[in-house]
Amino acid sequence: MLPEGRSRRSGDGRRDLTAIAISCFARYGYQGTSIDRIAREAGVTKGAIYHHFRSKEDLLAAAVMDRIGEFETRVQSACRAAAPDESLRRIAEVCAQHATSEDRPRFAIKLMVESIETNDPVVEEMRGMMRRFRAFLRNIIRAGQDGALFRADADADALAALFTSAVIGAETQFYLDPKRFSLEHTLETFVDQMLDNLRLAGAAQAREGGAIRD
Amino acid sequence: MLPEGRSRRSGDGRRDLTAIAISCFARYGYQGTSIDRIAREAGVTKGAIYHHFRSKEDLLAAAVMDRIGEFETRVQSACRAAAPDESLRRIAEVCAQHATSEDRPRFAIKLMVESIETNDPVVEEMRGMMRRFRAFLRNIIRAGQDGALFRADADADALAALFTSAVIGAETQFYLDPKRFSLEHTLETFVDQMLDNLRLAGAAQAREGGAIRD
Amino acid sequence: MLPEGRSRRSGDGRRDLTAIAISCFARYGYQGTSIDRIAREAGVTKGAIYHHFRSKEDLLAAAVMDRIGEFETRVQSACRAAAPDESLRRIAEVCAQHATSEDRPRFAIKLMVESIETNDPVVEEMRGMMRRFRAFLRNIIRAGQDGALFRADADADALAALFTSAVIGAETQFYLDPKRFSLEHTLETFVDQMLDNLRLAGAAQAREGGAIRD
Amino acid sequence: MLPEGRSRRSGDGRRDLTAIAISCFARYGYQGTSIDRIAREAGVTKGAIYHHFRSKEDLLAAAVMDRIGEFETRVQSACRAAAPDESLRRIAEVCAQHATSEDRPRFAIKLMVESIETNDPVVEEMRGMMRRFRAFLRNIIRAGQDGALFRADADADALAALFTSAVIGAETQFYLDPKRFSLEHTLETFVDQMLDNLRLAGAAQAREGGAIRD
DNA sequence: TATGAATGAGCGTTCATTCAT
DNA sequence: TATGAATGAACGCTCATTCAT
Repeated sequence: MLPEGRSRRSGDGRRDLTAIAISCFARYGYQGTSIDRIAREAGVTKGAIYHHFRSKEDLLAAAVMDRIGEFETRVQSACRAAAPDESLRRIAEVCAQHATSEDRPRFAIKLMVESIETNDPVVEEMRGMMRRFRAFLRNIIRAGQDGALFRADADADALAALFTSAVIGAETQFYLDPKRFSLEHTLETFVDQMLDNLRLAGAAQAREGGAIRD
Repeated sequence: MLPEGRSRRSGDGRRDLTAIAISCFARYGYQGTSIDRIAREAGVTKGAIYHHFRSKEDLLAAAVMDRIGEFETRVQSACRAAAPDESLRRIAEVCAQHATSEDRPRFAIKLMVESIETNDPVVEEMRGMMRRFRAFLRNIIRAGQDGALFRADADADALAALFTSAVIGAETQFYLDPKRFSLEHTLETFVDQMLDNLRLAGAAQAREGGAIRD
Repeated sequence: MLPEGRSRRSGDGRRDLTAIAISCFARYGYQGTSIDRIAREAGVTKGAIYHHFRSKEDLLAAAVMDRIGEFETRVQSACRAAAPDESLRRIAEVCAQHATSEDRPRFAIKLMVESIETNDPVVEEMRGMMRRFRAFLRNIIRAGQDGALFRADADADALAALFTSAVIGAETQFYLDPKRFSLEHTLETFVDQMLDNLRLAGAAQAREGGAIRD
Repeated sequence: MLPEGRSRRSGDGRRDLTAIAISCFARYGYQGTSIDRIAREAGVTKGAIYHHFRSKEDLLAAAVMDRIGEFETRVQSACRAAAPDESLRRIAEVCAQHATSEDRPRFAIKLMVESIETNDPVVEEMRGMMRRFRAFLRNIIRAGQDGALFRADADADALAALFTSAVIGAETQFYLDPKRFSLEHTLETFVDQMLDNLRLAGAAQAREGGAIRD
């Protein structure tokens, strides 16, 4: 009779369940989320979940894929047609928004940390995403070097790893202590610092007022 | 008869159990570690654990206090009698060593992330440690500013938050993908970058031009 | 295939489990009955019990409600259309039967005594039942007084409390020492004595003066 | 140094522990009382208890013996040199006092009911006490019959059983619902009723001041 | 006479999963 | 497509008991 009794139902059971699972995993972690809880929040029975997913891990995998895809799409579209320095700035902004948005936060951090030291296929997925993210950043930096915007002697790999570190570490601190930790300000500070160091002498000298460096 | 039948036993049951619990929590997280597993690794029965600790949470609290104390001691003693810039460099080194040492790693990261969004007293403990760490870093930076070593217009609070972010984020990536992520190099890159930006023009030149340093 | 594999199964899992729980609680008390035992006697696993009841206390509550309802129904229907003196006699008989029947006995006594000094909602339920039972008896006595069958100066409240005491105390002794304690004879003696004292002089003399009775 | 650090210590460890055990068993029942609790309330360790008693059951036996002895002494001394009717009245008073006194109540009722259907030697003890109590009452009634104070055709055995029932049932209700059940009044009502029925016609009239009653 | 560490069995409960309908 | 009954293993925890000191 009533096609919509509960909340968050779209008619595509699998998709709805994935969304609710993401929300639960983000809040309680993978181990802290029971199939029962997901079923309850979705307004269905446990059996329905096992109709759509072979196991809890399978549901997790679907959730992780969904989020990774969405994150990568957002990052890429944020950089479209932007100069390298502007791209770095925008990526930091996207990460900050992503972390403070209503229903997404914590998912990646929680899952990434929780799956450390396990061998699930889902860990491989997350490792892959991190590698792709670092490679993406590195390519931006290299593009800046190729375009004579950034110093040619900078270690693009190390800077990409560092950028990623700043994002992850700032997110983590923000989740732990949101009242005392400013995620945006921290990432802004980071990008400023990195660009200061990356930009060619002319720009750098302008700011530092000095001559010789490198 | 045999004072040492199993592994890792020192005669102080409570202390041994705390050490083993830390090791388990670091590997599998709090929820992922069963009391049974700790008991098995310690070579005792579950009952023995409950003889020393009132609950699993109590054991966790003991483990957290132990590690926090040890970490803070190491950081402080690494900075003793060092100049501000050298202090920052040494703290990064301590963090890298701490993260790659045999039986300690992952504990703080795992627990910090896992306890996000809960209200256990242990979370408060971790929040406190993070705040103290940031305050410690900020004071070092301010000391550098007061001693005319660092630029006076730098935002010490933001830089302290950023330093902490870099450490946490680099640790996290290292744990997830140790073969492809160089923790030491990332943190070294970070400290170089930060000191470059912090140091006054004259000092920076002095250092990189060679000679005087230390 | 086989609709009836084990013992005492009706197809209504919840109802069956309640019946078996009553039987166990009656024999071993609440604390003395493990969920495992109930499951074993029901021929299911513990999990099945937790599918139907949220907790052991919930199962107890269901059991208590079931018995209270059944007892009150029996008492009321035994009194239907009977004169007050006859009602008292019949209630005593119902209590005696109730106490000596195959699968019911001891449940109320065990639970009542065991739950003394606790504050569970189930205790409130039992207190309520006792109060209702005493009120029911008191109303019967008052009806006898109103109908000039019983002495008007008798304390109906005290006699109702006393009647209840005799039933409970006789049941208790019977359960402890069934070979040496005659439940029926004790309650019969009690009702005789009470009616002797309650009945108006004329009626009493008729009985004791000999003749008619029997 | 300090021979008396805690509460309730007399120097006789076994006796102290018995007293505390009685208090615990009375409050929580046998199954509901852990050795740990008794030890804690006594201010000693569990080992100390096992030094004095071979097992929990052994401790229970000691507690039961202690209470039975004390109760029987009180009942007997209450009847010393009293006429049969007065004896019955005093026994009811002793029972009421016993049940409402500070540290004794509930013990007998709790244990008696809890041990129903078990075969512990302690049950035999309680059965024995109940039998002796009924025999004691029966002998008092017979003495009244022999002294022409009570009707010769009364069933002394049944009346003794009934007296005991009233006491146990009134105690039970009182413990369950002390605010709404008057133990003293109920037992007084009972003794009045029983003596009214027992006393010879002449005596009864003598007591109530004559013939006319109602 | 007492302690305190430790055991081992058991308890109430949770949970991922299966399956007949 | 979904339900709901049921399983079985594991979990955090309790407790009577033992034993070296």
